[in-house]
Amino acid sequence: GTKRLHLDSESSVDIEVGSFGGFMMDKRIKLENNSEDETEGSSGLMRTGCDELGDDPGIMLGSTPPEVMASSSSDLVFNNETENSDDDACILIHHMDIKEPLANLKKALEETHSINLDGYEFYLQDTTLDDPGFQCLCPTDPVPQELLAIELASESFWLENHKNLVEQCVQGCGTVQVNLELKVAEDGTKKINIIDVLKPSDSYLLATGNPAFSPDVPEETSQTPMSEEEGPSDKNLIRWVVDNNFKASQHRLKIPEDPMKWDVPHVRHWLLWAVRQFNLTGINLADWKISGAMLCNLTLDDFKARVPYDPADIFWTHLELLRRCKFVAVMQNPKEVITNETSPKEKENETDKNIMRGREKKTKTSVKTAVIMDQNSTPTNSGWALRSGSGNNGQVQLWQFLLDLLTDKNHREVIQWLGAEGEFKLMNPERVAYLWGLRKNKPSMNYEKLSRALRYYYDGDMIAKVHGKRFVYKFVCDLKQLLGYSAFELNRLVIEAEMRAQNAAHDPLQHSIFGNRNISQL
DNA sequence: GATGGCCTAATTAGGACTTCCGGTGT
DNA sequence: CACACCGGAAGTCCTAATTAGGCCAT
Repeated sequence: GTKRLHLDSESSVDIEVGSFGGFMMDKRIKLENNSEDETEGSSGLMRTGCDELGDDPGIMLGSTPPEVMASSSSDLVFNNETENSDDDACILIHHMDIKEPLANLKKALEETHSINLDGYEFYLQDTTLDDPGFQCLCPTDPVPQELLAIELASESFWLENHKNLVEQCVQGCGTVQVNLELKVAEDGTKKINIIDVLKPSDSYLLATGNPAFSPDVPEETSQTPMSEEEGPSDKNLIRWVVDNNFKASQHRLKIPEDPMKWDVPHVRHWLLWAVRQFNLTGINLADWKISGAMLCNLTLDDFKARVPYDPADIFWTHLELLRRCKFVAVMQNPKEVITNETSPKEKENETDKNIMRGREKKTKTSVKTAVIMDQNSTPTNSGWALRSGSGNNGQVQLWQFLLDLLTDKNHREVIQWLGAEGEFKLMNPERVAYLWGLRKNKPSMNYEKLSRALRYYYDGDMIAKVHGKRFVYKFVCDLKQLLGYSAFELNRLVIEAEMRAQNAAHDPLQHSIFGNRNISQL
C-alpha cells in the first residue's frame, strides 16, 4: 500500500511499503520536495563521517592539550568549529591501516601536530567486557561493521601500544577511520581514547585510493545493496530503506522500536550512528541529551537549532520517518540526492557496471538471490551494489517461504531443521510443494518442480543441496545476519514453541516462533 | 507554429520462478 | 528398475524502467 506523509510545509512523501525479500521492509518513499535546489550543499559532499562532531561533555573531558586544538590537517579533524568554545574537548579523526601498531598511530599524531604524547596510552574508552558493544569487538567474534562504533559505558579498556587494533579489538583489514580523543583522567592517567573505529567515507577512499576496511567476516552493515544502475531516474525520487545494521544493534541493545520509548542513551546511540550515516556536521552531542519522547516532539525549529547543516532536509526526513513510521531508514543512494551529478569517471564506471551486469545475467538466479542476503550489508562501495537486482518483484520467494515453514512449529511434520548448520529436510516433499503451489497459485506444483526452483539457488549463496541425503537442503547464507537467529537458534525456538504448545492451551497466534508475524514481515 | 514540461499508455527489460525433459547417480 | 537429482531450454508472470504520444502552457 501507499501512504502519504506530510512532513512539513514543503515536503511530503509517498511511502510504498513493500517486501524486499520479505525480511527487510523496503519502504520506498517518493519525496516530493518543493525545494527546487536539491543539489544545494553539494559542495563538501561525502564528508568524513564524524567530521566536526559536536562536543559531548559527558564523553570528553576538557583536558585536551591546547596545542592540539590549534592544529589542523586534512587527516585530522577537530570539532572546535562549534560555537561552544567554552568546552574545549574535541574528537580527532585519523585514517590508518587497521593492522598498523597503535604506536605508529601515536607517532603519526605527534608528527602531524607537533605534540608530545609521552605517557599517553590507548584506551577503548569506557568499554567493558560486559558491554554488548565490547563483545562485538572481541577478536573471536564477527564485527558488524556498523558496530565498529564503540559504545561507551563506565570503565576503560586499555590497549597495548605495540599491537594493532586487529590483535586487540577489531577484525578486518584495510584503511579505517579512527576517532580519538585525548584526555587526562582524574587520577592523572593520560588517555588516547579510541571512540570509534569506522569504515572511512567513500570520498576519503576515493581520494586516497586506499582499500576500504573489510571485516574478516562476511561483509555487513547497514544499507541496502543499492544499485548504482537502478538509481532513481526521477531527480525527486528518494528511496529510503530500513537500515538493517541499526536494526540489528537495536535488537541487540534492546532499544525499543518506538522512539517514544527511547531513553537518553538510546537517543545517543542513534545520533552517533546518524552523524556518520548522514555525514552530519556541526552537531553538538550535548544538545541531544534528550529522551525519545522529547526527540519525537522536536519541532522543526528545535531541529534546525540542533542540526545546522542538513542539505535537502535529508536528516529531517529521516527523523520524520523515525517518529511517524518507527523505523530507522537510510537512503539507498545518498550521492544522487546530494550531488545529482555524475562525474565522467563515474560514468565510465557505470559503463563498466553495465558490462558486468551483462555478464551477470548469465549467472541467473543465484546472484539475484545473494543480493537479498546482502540487504544486511553495506556495500563498501559498488562491490555489493553490482550484484544487486531489482528486488523480488514484491512476491514471496521460495527461500522465504521455506523459512516461513521452518519457523512454524505447525509445519515441522512437513519440513524441519536438521542439526545446527542450516540443514533442513523436506519430510513430506509433496506436501511442501503443495503448500508452495498454494502460495503461488500454482495448483500443479509438485516436488519435481519445486526442486528445480531450488536448484537455481545452487549457484548463489542462499541454499545448497546436501549431497547424499534425500530431500535435505541447506541454508548456506548467514541466517544470524539475516534474521538475527542462527539455524541452531531457530531450531531450538521452534522446538521450544512446539513443546510449549503441547503443554499450554492452544494459541492461534503463536504458530510461528515470531508470533503472529511471519518471515516476510520481519 | 515551435518548444518544453507534464502525464499516461505502451513497450521493453529483467527477475524469479514454472514447466518440460533428457540424462546421471544411487 | 525406481526414484532422486541435475541442469538446459523455453515459457509465464510479475514489476520496473524506458519510450512514445498527447495535451497544455509559454
